[in-house]
Amino acid sequence: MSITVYNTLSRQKEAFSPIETDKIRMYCCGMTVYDYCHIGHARTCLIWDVVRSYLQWRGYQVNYIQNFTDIDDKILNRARQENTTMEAVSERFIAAYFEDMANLGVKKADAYPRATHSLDGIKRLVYELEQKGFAYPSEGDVYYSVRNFPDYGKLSGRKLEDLQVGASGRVEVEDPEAAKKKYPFDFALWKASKPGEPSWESNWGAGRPGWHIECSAMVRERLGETIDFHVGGSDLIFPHHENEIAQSEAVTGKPLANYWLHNGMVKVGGEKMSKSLGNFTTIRDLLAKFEPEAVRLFILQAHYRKPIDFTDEALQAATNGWHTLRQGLLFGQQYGAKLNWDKELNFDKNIALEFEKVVDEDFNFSGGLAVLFEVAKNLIKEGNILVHQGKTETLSNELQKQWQTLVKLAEVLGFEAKIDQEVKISNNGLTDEAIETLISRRSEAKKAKNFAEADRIRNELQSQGINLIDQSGGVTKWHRNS
RNA sequence: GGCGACAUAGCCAAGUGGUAAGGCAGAGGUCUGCAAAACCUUUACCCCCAGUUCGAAUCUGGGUGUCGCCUCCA
Repeated sequence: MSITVYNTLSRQKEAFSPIETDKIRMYCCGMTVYDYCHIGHARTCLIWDVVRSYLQWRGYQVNYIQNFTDIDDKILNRARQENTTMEAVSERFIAAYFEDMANLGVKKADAYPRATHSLDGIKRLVYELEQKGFAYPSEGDVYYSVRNFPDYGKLSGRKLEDLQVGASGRVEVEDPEAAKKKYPFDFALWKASKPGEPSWESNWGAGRPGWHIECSAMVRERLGETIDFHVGGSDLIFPHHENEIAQSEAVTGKPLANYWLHNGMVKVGGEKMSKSLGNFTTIRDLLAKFEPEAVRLFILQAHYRKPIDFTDEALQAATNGWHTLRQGLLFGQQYGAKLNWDKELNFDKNIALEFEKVVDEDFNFSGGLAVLFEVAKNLIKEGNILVHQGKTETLSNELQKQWQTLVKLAEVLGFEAKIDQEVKISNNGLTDEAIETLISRRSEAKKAKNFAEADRIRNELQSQGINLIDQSGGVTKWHRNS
């Protein structure tokens, strides 16, 4: 069994084959840190984190790198507005990023290189591009000459002629750099600094790197000339990733990445969520209203390449779904002791294989979740049978295997459930005898049609964490809410 | 204008040639004042029209609609 992935470069699903047998090099284009992260960032970070986790589950050792763009006009603008430095702004939002991701349950990448820490590599790349005839200096800037790179457009499926037709009348008018370029679609590798802006010394004078070059430099420095997965939001395909390919491959003559994977956009009200449209919700605002696991479930229930529409209704539905899954995950903690489970780890291979079979197909987490839900629902059912009838339908060790497999697979997807401590403590208040006494008192009240009293007793027990279940024949069962 | 993707139930969503997973919501039942849990049952002309095939949600062609990229974007 092997993993297949949809490669943006070939526009089809391909069997995945790593460069090294059991190691994977993976790079994700991160954020420009000039503001709080929004839900779109959440989707990107979450989905690729889960992909990394799945690859680890499949036995690969993954080196996962995600960058921060901390040199950029937007950061500079923000610094000016707030009368501070670019560095201060980016530090602040990098810290906020880590907070948000921790709250979302997104695990850390292996390293977070920043543009400001990668200047040597960047300058070296620009220099090499210049030496090889792919770059030219112009008034203190340095530009990449796209016409010298025959493969330009191979990722996004564009031809230079097409770009010209579509963009004519727009690029030339609005682009202040147009006069310095030999060709409209050449892009900046290095920009001469303006007065008061942060700058670094270079062969071409004081300046700062362009946006795309940092990723080429960081990938090369951290992961090598060719990597397995290069991932990011689909809005980065053009021009960002196209330009990365042009920069890196012109220098090395080797593919930058074997597989280019892109996640779909987050939409709100049918429209793309973006900074420029101003229709974004920050992760902070979202997590004030919904549980992180609900957000995770919502994101993982759609295939990563499809656009998703964030609505309160959808998040509410996901919250309910998460509660179902959580109940299944709590099964062992609630009933394991009662079922005399030992500590042995024992997986249900059939479930795990079914999960793998589905998810191996281009990271179909939605299909994988269906497998988990079926197991969770069965455990919930068995839990109820146990509470109400004192036995289970399935053999205890079978249930243990199912539960352990569920917990493990859920963990791969980033879900974990913990018993609420408060409920546990409140349970210690009443003895079984006291509860039985109250129940018989309630039964008498019921017989006397004194329903107000009956409900009062129900509520009193409820508040102590005791659930009553009225069954046929006037029998009332009860169990603790742990 | 160019490039690309998508269209499956009330909502969300998997499924890429063998007769429609799963989640949420709804209805009915086990059921008995209220309440809760669980289980069972139930809810799909797979956007339209042609074609290929024994067989199509799935492949091909043509429509229609929605969205993304082409400017900073995750």
